[in-house]
Amino acid sequence: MIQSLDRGLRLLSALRGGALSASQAARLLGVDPSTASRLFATLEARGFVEQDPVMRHFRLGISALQVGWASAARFEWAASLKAAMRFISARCGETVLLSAFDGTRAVYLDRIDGMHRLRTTATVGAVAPWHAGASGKAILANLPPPERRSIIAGIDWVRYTPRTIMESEKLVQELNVVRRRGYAISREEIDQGILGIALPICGPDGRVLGALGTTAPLLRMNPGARRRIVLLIRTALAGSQYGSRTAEGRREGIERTRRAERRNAPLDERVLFQ
Amino acid sequence: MIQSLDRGLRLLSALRGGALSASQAARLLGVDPSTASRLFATLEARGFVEQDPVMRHFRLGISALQVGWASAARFEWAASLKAAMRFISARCGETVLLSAFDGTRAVYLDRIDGMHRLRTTATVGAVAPWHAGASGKAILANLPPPERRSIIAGIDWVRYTPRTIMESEKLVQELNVVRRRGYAISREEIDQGILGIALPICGPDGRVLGALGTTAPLLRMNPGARRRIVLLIRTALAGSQYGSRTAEGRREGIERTRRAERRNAPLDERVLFQ
DNA sequence: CATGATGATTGCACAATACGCATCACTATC
DNA sequence: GATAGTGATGCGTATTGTGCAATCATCATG
Repeated sequence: MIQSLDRGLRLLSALRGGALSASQAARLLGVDPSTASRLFATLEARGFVEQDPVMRHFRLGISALQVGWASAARFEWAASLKAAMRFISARCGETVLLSAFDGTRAVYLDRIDGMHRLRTTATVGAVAPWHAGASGKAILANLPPPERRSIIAGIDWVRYTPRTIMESEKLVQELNVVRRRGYAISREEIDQGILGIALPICGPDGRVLGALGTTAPLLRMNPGARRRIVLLIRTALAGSQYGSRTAEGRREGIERTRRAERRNAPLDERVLFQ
Repeated sequence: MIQSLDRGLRLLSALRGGALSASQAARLLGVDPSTASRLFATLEARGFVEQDPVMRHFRLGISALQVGWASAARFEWAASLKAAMRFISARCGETVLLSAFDGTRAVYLDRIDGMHRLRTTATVGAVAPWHAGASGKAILANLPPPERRSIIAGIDWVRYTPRTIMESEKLVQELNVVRRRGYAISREEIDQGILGIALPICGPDGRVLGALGTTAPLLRMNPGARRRIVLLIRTALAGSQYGSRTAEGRREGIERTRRAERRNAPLDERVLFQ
């Protein structure tokens, strides 16, 4: 492991939390301010950070943005699901969350915040746990068995709440349920008082790409509301060709969505101009 | 400048073009393959790259994505302009382009591709030139004079086409026109056969945040079409509170947009479910 | 199936290089 | 106007990153 590169990368990650001065960075890394200054100079030369001319703070720069965009290109399919996210958001008003499977982890890629005063939040870019939360379970349940086993074997069993699943046997059982009924529910598995619902997103070849779901306060999520939301997500996914594993399933889903579209006029003009 | 960090950052930037193997990276940097391997190991340890387990190639990883997202947070206002972009796209079908001013450069932040068969493309993340193209001119024309002068003094006068502006006097004249009429036009200044139109995006304090515009084949952009598009962009901007520099101007613009909304029903259902 | 070639990775020795210390320049605060 | 805090630079040193060589793995070719 190369020390100076490692320090530079740690600085980049630290800058996610906001701008840093050279001395702050030095304290953070445990190095001399001069070293931090030099690290910043190199990062700046390559455009990864920019210095505020007046405050002399350093913040993330254009290159960071460009590299991030390029990195997101791998999840190009997610862009076409923005429509489905808006579809869901406009109809239930809850926070909509899109996560992607990158081969090892599940990452929150995008979200639309809910419209209710009491609403949940989530961090785009964060890594979703496998053993808690609807998104992780929805993805994991639909992975090929060998991949699933190897992921379960590597889980870091952090306890978030009293309801977090803590044993691999219980998780395997839960995943079977998730696979059978087609969606995952997390009742306070990560955060107290919050219920998440997620459906897997399937690519044209049937492989799981990620998960699409909602999070909402538990008290709004009675069984009827849950059923409505599952239907809503399923409809939205079907309309964007990512719902089903089979081609005819997708065709049928699209038709179903179009009919639904015609029946329910958009709830309000926010859908038109939002 | 720190050598190893610099090499790591160059690798990150190079990975924007796609995955690289260790030996490819070594050739690219002009170093020993072992050095490239070690650089990748460090980048991987911090999550900035991931190794394809079978191909052994390295590609950008989660941390790159996270840093990119954090970097984009600086342009939070841009998210609320996505609606205006869709508004424009749905009504004229041309490629819509959003660029942001970061204090030094103008960067293409987002785009919606046109719906016509013959359409223009643009790279999100690229830096827009100041002396050519509608976006750069729209921003530059509305910056405070001292800032504008210092930017013009630092322009790298690259010639893209025969119509590229190549002298600072001509640019200053053009910027005066842009400021007076409120929008910028680039007729084949960057690409042959392409005409760009852009309006400045103004923050609540009246400062220029970026530019919103379209690019389209010259042959579709007759004077009438141009006028329609300028009106369209102005309407969209007014509806999203970023059109005018004054508060009453914004209020009035929003009203105007609402009326326009009611008159013109959405062109087709793509607007509803897109 | 053997052989050769290409590429990824690891030990090791050496010197290039990045680090810390001291210094200077600058700003803000009292 | 004095002082404290911060950012940047020069310099000697030894830490550290580098290239070379060797090893292992993989794949194509005879």
